[in-house]
Amino acid sequence: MTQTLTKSEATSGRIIAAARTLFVARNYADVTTDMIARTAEVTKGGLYHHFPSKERLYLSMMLDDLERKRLLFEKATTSPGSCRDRLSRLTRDFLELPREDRELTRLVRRDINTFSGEERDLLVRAYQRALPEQVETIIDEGIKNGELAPGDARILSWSFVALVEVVIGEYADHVYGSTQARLGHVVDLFFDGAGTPPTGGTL
Amino acid sequence: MTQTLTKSEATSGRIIAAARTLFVARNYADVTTDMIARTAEVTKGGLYHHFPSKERLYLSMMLDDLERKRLLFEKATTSPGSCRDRLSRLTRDFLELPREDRELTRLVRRDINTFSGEERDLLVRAYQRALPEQVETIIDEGIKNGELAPGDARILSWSFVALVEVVIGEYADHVYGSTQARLGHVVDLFFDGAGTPPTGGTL
DNA sequence: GATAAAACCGACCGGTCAGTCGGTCGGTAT
DNA sequence: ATACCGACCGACTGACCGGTCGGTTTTATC
Repeated sequence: MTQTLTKSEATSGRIIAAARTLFVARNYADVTTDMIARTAEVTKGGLYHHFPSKERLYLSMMLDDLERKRLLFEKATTSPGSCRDRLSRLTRDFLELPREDRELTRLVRRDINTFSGEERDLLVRAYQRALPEQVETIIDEGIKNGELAPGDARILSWSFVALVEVVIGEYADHVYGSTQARLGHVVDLFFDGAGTPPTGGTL
Repeated sequence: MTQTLTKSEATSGRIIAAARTLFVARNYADVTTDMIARTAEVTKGGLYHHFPSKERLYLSMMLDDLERKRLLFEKATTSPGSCRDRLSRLTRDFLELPREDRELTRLVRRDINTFSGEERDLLVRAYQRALPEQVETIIDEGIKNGELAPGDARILSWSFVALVEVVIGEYADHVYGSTQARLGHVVDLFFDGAGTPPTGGTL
């Protein structure tokens, strides 16, 4: 029966959940395996029964999360509508995620220097597949069909992602009351810019 | 004589320089005081003769750097010309900095969780004074004189800074050959957006 | 060249933390 | 009942690292 979790799966799940919460709140180095274990209500021995190392635990948590995000954003990418519509949908999907899920996306940039070699690559690739590449696909099509001005799709996708990250910051919370307002800021700024038209304004 | 450094100043300078290079390359926790000392060609005892703690060393380095940047960007902020001209000048000044100086600006965001209390506040305030507040001042005036559409100046300034950070990344290096191209991307995208005009394109 | 202060050294300490390991316990198949 | 197994425990270890301190060298000053 798929709805019944084994004891092992339940414990692993608690450990992953504890790791998520703690790693979002503090740097990788400042979160101890003891803290994670206590939060998950197991001992350190129990934690190491399920995960071979602190790095692998972090990686498992991030990789799982990024794969779920990739699947979510893929729906927006492959949905019908204009480039602007699809970018809006993807951004809305992201903004409507619980806070912890949104914050997790920033962790990759913050903690990337902690890893090296294969583990670093895994993390970077999973992140790129989850978010920037989805945006890039949409933008690429937007350029091809003339909805967007010609340019490097990758740089544009990173620019777009950077703008999204701005409106999920702390200060933004007290400026924008709704997801809709945040969404408007990002999409309008990206497509239309912040400037007023140079030739004959409305005033 | 101002051109002659005392031994003490020379050594402090070497330590600061070593710290800069190492902290840019690795997380705060992954850089040991021993590494810094060896790179600066002193011993740990020598390092602690000049700085009271690892945190204070990091703080000294960042605060010095951010104050120099503030003075640099202030020139652009108070220079004559349109909002667009002054933002261009500020961005150009930033992009023409040596790589290490540019990367340092990103460290504040990366390492901010390492600190708490007064030290954290010092760091955040110095960063904001150095870059986002300069941009905000320019944008605020741009909104007042109609060059920019109405909006929250602070969110707009953070958006602008976020776009600048995109074009100093690794991938951007191989897309853009020149500072001028990077500058164009940021300023054009911010003012005009990436979209094509909806009413009667040029084709 | 005597003297004092500043600069510098490096062995050492105390604490922390990732990871280990021998062992316990509850379930389950035989 | 017995044998077995995966889950879990928690005391322990070994390495590392920030910071200290008594002592030595260099520099500045008269």
